[in-house]
Amino acid sequence: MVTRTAAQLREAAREEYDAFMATCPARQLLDRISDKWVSLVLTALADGPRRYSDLARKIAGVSQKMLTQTLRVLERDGLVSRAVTASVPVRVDYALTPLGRSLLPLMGAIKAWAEEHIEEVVAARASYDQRGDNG
Amino acid sequence: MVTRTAAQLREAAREEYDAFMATCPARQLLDRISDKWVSLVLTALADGPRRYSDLARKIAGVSQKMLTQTLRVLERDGLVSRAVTASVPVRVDYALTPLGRSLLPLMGAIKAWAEEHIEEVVAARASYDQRGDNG
DNA sequence: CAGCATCCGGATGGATACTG
DNA sequence: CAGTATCCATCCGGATGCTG
Repeated sequence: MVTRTAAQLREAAREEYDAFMATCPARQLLDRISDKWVSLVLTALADGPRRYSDLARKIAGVSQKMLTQTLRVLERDGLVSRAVTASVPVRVDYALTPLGRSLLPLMGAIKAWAEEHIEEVVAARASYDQRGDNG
Repeated sequence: MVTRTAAQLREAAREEYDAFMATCPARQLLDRISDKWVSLVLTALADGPRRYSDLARKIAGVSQKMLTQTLRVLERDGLVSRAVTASVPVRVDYALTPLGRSLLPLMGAIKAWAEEHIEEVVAARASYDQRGDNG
């Protein structure tokens, strides 16, 4: 039997863990909705379909690379639908699917907890930082 | 009046947006709980206090740098408490605060949505990938 | 209009070595 | 035991230029 260092054991554990992560539903969901742009795209689509350029304008500050990438991922996951109209110039509309729409209440719950408790968090941070300042 | 390029306009918008993000409660919460290790630490502490080394063992795969960093952030946000016992060797216990505990139902809701809908998502991905394969 | 391909700088996070 | 400090590879995401 081989002797393994703590580092090797941890590495093995992390590989196992990564494999687990890759199939953990909650983990996948968190990875999705926590993406910087995902929540904004979802929100932007909450009240109806929008064209690509609409989204780019509404979500000011997003690069077109990230907007496209975000929309692709959401489309792949079945949360957003993509409809191409072959006119000149091309027109592409994005909309929430029922699955994507079912996510909105959860986003609402997150927003609700955040708004309800943010002051406690801010206070905790201030307290923590002040303790640190003193020594 | 200056003429600004689209890139400059987007940059300005992103700065504004970043400032907004920094104070957006929901955004802050998402950033917190979506952290790779945060949900694991929270879960590990759900059924009672644990020592540092307990956590390191229970959350196999975490480096001690990330474990410490995660605990510090959670402590700063008032979600986790840290109790040092000045014995030899030193003993440090971590526990959920009431605030941290109040987060558990939300984590549960996330888990619930994920488990309820993951099959739809997986199916959507398979469908999307197959369409891509063909052309 | 709605993208894709490429390049590149900064942040993220793991490994390692050291400390009270 | 419970960390801190440092180094470094990797990845993420923005800018830019080009296309159907």
